[in-house]
Formats: sequence, C-alpha cells, structure tokens
Amino acid sequence: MEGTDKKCNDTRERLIQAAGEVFAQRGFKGATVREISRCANANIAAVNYHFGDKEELYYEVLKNSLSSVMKKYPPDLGVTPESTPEERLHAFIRSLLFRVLDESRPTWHARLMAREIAEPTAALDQLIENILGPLYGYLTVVVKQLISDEANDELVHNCIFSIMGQCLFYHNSRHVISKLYHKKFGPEVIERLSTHIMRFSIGAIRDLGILDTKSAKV
Amino acid sequence: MEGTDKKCNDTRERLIQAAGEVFAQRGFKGATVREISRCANANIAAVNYHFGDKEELYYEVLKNSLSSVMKKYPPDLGVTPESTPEERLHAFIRSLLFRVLDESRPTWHARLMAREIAEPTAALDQLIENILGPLYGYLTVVVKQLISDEANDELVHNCIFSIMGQCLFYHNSRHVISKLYHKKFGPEVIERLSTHIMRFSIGAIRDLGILDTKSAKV
DNA sequence: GCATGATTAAAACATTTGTTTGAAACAGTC
DNA sequence: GACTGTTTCAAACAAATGTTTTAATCATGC
Repeated sequence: MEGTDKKCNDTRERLIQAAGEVFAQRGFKGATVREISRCANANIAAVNYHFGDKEELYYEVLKNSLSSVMKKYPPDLGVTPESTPEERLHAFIRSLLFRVLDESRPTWHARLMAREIAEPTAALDQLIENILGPLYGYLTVVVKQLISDEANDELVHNCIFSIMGQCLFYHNSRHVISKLYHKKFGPEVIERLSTHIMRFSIGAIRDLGILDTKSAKV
Repeated sequence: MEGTDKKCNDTRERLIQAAGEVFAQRGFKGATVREISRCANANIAAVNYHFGDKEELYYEVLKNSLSSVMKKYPPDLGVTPESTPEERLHAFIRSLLFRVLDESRPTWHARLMAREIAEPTAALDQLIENILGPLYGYLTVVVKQLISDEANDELVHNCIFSIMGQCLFYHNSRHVISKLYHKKFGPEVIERLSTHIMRFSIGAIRDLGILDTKSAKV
C-alpha cells in the first residue's frame, strides 16, 4: 500500500530503499545509520550485518539507483534508429529532464546522482563508466550528425556541454528557481521545457555548424 | 607572501578564511571546528568565542564570500551602458564563467555558493536577495533586449535558464568533465568557452525571437 | 605597577556516530 | 527434538565532535 509491495520482509532490500531516501536528503556524511535503520524498521546492527559498513551500503544504493532510473527513462525513449537527429535529440533531452525532475516517483535517484556528480566519492568512477560515459557518447553521436560528421571535436564537446547544462540546471538550481519564480515541475511543464531546450539547441547548433564548416573550408 | 598580507594577527579573520576553505571542501556537516581551528592556527575554543557556534561562522563565511566574489567579477565587467545587448551578454557570460571556474585565486567562493544552491541551508534566502535575484534580473533585461521588449515572459525565463545552465554546468560537472575529457580550465580555455556560449545563445535566441514575434502576431 | 576587559589556551563534558558483541529468535535438516 | 547456520536484537564501545569551563595571557588606560 505504501512503496513496498506485498509485505516484502527482506531487511536488506528495505535498508537499500530507506538508505536511498536518507542519503539523498542528508548526504553521505549527514545520513546516520540510526536514521536509516529506523526508516527501514530494522535494528541498528542491520547495516553492518548486511553490508559490512555504511560506505558499502552507499555503493550498493548508488548501483541500485543507477540501473533503475536508466531503465525507466532510456536516452532513446520513443525513437527508432530511423528517426531524424532532431527527433533523437528531442528524445534525449526529454528523457534527461524527466530523469532529473520527475517528482512523482521515488525521487532520490536524481538527487543522489547529482550529489555524486557535484562532490564525488570513490564511486564516481563506476558512475562514469556505467552511466555517464555512455550517455555522453550517445549525445555526441547525435550532435555530430546535427552539425556534420567532420565537425571539429572541440565544437562538438562544447555543444553537448551546452545541452547537458541546460537540462541539469533545472535540477541543480531547482530551489533557486522555485524561490525566484514559484515554478513547479509537473509533467506538462517538463514537456514544454524539453521543447524549449530542443529548439534552443537546434537553432544554435545550426548556426555554429554553418560557421564551423565555413572555417573548415578556409 | 602567502594569501594573508602583513602578518594579520586577527584571529577572527583567519578563522573566516580557513573556514571558507574547509566548508567548501567538506561541506557544512563534514567540516569540523577542529580542522578549521588548526588551519587558522587558532585554539579549538576560538570558533565559539568569536562566532558563538559553528553555524554562525558558516553564515559569516558565506556573507563574506559573496561580496568579495561579486566585487571581483561584476556582471557588467568591461561593458558600458552604450554597449550592444550582444556585448553585454558576452560580458555577463564571461564574468559568470570566471566567477565559477577561476582556480587561480582562493577558490572556495564558487564551491561554497554552488553547495548552498544545490542544497540550501537557511542562508539561501539571503543569497537570493543579495546576489542571485539581482543577477537573474540583470540577465533578464539583457535577454529581453535581444529578443524583443514584448517577448512573453515564459520564453524569456527559459532563455535565461538556458544561459545560466550552460555556464554553471562547467562548475557543477567539473569532475565528470575532467575524468571524461581531461580538460582543465585555464584562463584561455574560459575565454573560448565564453565565446562559445555567447554564440550558441545568441544564435538560439535569434531563432526563438523570430518564432515568438511570429506567434505573437497571430 | 596595576586593575580591567578582551583574548587565548588546555582540559573536560555531553552527545552523537559507526561499529562490535554476545545472546536470543528463527529456519531448515537430519 | 536436537543441531546448524542465519538473522535479529539490545546493549555496550570507542572514537569524534560541538561546546563549555576555568585559568592564563595580553593589551590598555590610569
């Protein structure tokens, strides 16, 4: 009836869920195993028994979170290999926005990842290898198609950073946005945002692509 | 010879400097008054004597940091009221990038502010009122001039978010960028980045402005 | 020189926190 | 039902941390 289905008695699983919430809310240092245990209806010793120590639990939570969130919103959600680069970019942006903004489901995945990106622990390498690397790679291919296949690397990198930056901003600065503009991010707002970022970026890339091919010709 | 000039013996001042470094590096929770005191060559009791408690010291550090960094890189650095909107936007972006990326000077200001933005304490309101509010306001004016004075508010907001997002990305994701692309942000790289973001945004805004005025005509 | 107030110093205090311990409860097997 | 390995529990431990205390030191005005 509330999150955990069918009275799942597996303490280990409950600990991971609870730890996700608490780590996301308070950070690794701020989270206490006592609070985690209490939220999971488990004994204080449960964390050490099942995971060895707090840090190992954190890794487990992060790993768990990653696969789950990428499964729900894959970068090519709703497009096929036959789609145009524009459609693929739009899909990428849309997925990314939903991944980091959707508050209608266990919300700690995005916050946890943002935390790890902003202030990495030793787990960042794993995060890059499994998630961020492929993600940036995918976007690179799409952007290269949009500009031209011989576009110089620096321009391509700058463009994918511009796109990623626009999307992630709404998560990183959400408290400021909410205080300054009283904006909330429901699904329909996210849709409009994704359209905006897509148009903004396509327009920009077209311009820069023209500049680039011109300078390449010189 | 090293940061503090003329053997400034004021313990209070040394504490603020040291606390800035430590808070930026470890976060509020992770920073210990013992480490701060040690870095400041002060006694453990000094923090409580001079500031009451750890939290009050944090507020003081934040306040101090804000005024200092905005003084060094004001948003209209190098432009006059007669400059074109394009020039003003470029100056804004350049300043913002230097503000968050310049590692050649006491570097904790930006990290401290990023921390507060990503996970606010009670001090965020003050930060918004004194710094972020005016900053966003200034950018809004510039962007409005670029699109058209009757541009609809949502479009303008989305555009300033797109610009802020592109800039802040390089700070928030610096560890990922560094691991994926082995990029370091020296002054000349920052200059090139600011030019890229300026072009990217101007191109995009032009396009969207045309769309906007067309739809406004309908 | 000394009295006064501000500052510093070292030690101690009270909590909090991650972890360990040892016994109890449980589950499955023969 | 006794044995075995696993899981849970309450209590305790050791280290760390913010804060307080009490005395010493310093600076300044008389």
